[in-house]
Amino acid sequence: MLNVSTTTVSNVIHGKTKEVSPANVERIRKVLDEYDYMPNINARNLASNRSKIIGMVVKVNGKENPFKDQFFGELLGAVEDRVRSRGYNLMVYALNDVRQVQKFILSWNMDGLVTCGFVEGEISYLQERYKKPIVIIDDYDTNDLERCINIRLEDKKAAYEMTKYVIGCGHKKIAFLADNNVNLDHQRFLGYCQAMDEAGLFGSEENFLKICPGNRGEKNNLDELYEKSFAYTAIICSSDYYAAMLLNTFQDRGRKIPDDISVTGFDDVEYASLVRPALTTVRQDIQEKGLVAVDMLVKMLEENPKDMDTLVVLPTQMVIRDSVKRING
Amino acid sequence: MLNVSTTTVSNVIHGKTKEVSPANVERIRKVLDEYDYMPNINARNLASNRSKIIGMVVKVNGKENPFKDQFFGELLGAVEDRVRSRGYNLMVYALNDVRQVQKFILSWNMDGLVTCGFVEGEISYLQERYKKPIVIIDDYDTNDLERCINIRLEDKKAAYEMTKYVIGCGHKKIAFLADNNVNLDHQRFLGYCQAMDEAGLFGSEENFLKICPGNRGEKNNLDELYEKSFAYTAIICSSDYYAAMLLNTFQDRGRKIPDDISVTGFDDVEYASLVRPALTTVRQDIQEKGLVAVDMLVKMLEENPKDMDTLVVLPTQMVIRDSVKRING
DNA sequence: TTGTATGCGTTATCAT
DNA sequence: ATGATAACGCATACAA
Repeated sequence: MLNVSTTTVSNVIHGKTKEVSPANVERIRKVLDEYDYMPNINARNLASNRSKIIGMVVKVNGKENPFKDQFFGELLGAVEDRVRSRGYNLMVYALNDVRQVQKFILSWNMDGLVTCGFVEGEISYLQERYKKPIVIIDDYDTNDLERCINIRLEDKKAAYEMTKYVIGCGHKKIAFLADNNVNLDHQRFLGYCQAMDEAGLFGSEENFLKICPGNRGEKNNLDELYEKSFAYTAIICSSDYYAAMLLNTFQDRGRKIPDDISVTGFDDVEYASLVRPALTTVRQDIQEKGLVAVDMLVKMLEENPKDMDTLVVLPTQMVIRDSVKRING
Repeated sequence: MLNVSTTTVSNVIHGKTKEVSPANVERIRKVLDEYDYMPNINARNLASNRSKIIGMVVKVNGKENPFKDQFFGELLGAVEDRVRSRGYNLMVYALNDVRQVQKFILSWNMDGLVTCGFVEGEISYLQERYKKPIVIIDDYDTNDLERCINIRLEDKKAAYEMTKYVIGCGHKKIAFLADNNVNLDHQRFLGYCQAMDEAGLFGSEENFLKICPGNRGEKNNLDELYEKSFAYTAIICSSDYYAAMLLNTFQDRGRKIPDDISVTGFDDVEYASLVRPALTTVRQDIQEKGLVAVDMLVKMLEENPKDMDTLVVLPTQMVIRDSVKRING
C-alpha cells in the first residue's frame, strides 16, 4: 500500500509501537485514520483462534419470553454493559434445550459463557465438548465443576430472616409459596423451615403452597390458593411476581392485605414498590449479579489464576414495606 | 481424511447431494456424525463474506439499564426468538452513542440491524458506512431512507381514542403527561390534542405535563405534578410506567384514583394489570413488534425485493380497566 | 526495525 | 461425480 509490510501495520494496530520506528507509526496511523480502517473480526478470530464473544444463554420453559421478567431483563442489561466494557461482544440465546445451543457455542468458538436457569445435567453436557469457562447463575446442584463459576444468593438465610421477621410480627400460621421445590426455591423453603422450627412452629411440606402461574392458557390455581389461604395469617412468597398475583387475587376476592392476611415477596424488582400495598420483600442486587458474573468470567479467561474462587454468594437485604401486619396472636 | 476432497465434504454438509455419489454421501455423513463435526463459523464467514449475525442496538440515556423496562425486555426476547429460528445469531448492544456501535457492526460484518430509540441523525450516520438493511423501531423522523424499514404504532390514533373515551366518561379538564414532547410522545400528544379540539376543549401545550422520573438520584418532580393535578379530573399518560408512578404518588398523598382523579396508561405491560386500580390503557403487541422487525429484515436480506414496503404500522387496542371514573361533568 | 511466508477453516471457481 | 486450487483478512514465527 505505502511500502510497508502487513506485519508492521499489524504492530501499529495492536499498539506494539516499540517495534516500529516512530516515523512509520505516524504514517501508518494517519492512513488508518484517513481510510477509517476496520479490522475484519472474522478473519482475526480465524487467525488467532479466539472470538471475543461471550454467550449468554438463559433457559426458557415452553414458549415463554424470559426477558419479560424484570429479573432477566435487568440481568441481561448488566451483563451486556460489562461484557462490552471489557472488550467482548455479547450473543444472546433463550432456549429450553442445551443441546441446541451447544453447536452455536462451539461453531462460534465463544470465549466464555454465562448461563442462567440450567441445572447440573445440562451444564455437564455442555462441558463435555466446550472447554472454556462457564458462569452458572442461581444453581445449587453444580459444585466444583471444572472451569465453572457459581454465582448464588444467600437464599436460605434471606428466607430464614424474612420468616423470622414475620414470626416476630406475631404470626404463627405461616405458609411458603413457590412454583416448585427444587434448587433455589428449595433453599428458600429450607430457610423458612429453619425459622419455623426454631420458633416451635410447623415448617413442613404441609405448609408448602405450590402455585401454577398458568402461562399460555394453562389454568392457574389461584382459586384453590385463595381457599387454602384461610388457614394462614401470612404467606412467604418466593418471588415478588407471585406475591403481586396473590395481592390482587386476594383483594379482588375480598381479603384485605395486610389486614386479613400478610404477604411477602422476594427479589425487590421494580414493581414490588409499585403495587399496593407495597411489598415487604427481600432485595437482591441483580445489576451486581450480572457485573460479577462477567468479571469472574473474564478473570478466569484472561488471567487463568490457579485456585481461583469459583463460588460467589451475594448478600440480600430485608426491605420492609406495607404488606405485613403486626398482630397479637 | 478418508480420501475425499474438501469440496465433496462441503457439498455433503450443504445438502448438495445431487452432486455426490450416494455411496460417498453415506460414508461422509457417518464420519461427520461420529466426530460430531462443527463448522467454524468464523472461517465460513470469512470465505463467504457474510456473518449470519443480526445486531440489536438500543439507545440508552445516561447509565440506565434499558432492559429493566419490560418493554425492551419483551422486545428483545421476541427478536431473539425470531432471529434464531430464521437461522441467524443475535448480538446485543445498549449504547448512547451510535459511533461506538458502528465499529462493531462493520467489523463483524453483520448482516442486518434492529435499532430502537435512535433518531434521524444517528441513523443516517450509520447508513453512510453500513450498507446493509436497518430496521428502525418507534421513530417518526426517519422516512424512506435507503435500505431502512420503519416499524411504528398507531400512536396518534390510539391517544386520540383514549382521550375520546375519557371525554366520553364525562371528563373535561384533561391533561397529557410524558417525559418529553418529541417523536412518538409527540404523536400521542397530537392525538390527545385532536380529540380535545373536536370536543371543543383545550388541547394545548398548556395541558402538557412533563414528568422527570428522576433516575440515579436525580430529583423527580412528583410533588409538583401532584399540585398541578388539582386542576384536572383526568390525566392521559404516555406510558404505564408513569401512570403507575402517578397512581402511587397520588394515593399516598391522599387523592383517590379513580374517585378523585382518573389516570390512563400506554403499552399495557404486565404490571398495568397488577397495580391497583388496574390501569385503563392502550395495548400494543410488543411481541409482534419484535417478530415483524426480524421478518422484514430477513425478507429484505434474503429476497431483496424491489418496491418492498418499508413502513409497518402496528395496531393498538383500548383496554378498559378501573382507573377511569365515569363522572357527570 | 522491517519484511516474508505460512496457516487459520471454509467457500467457490474451474478443471478433470 | 470429484478434486485441485485460489481466495477471504489477519496474526505470527521467523528471517533479514
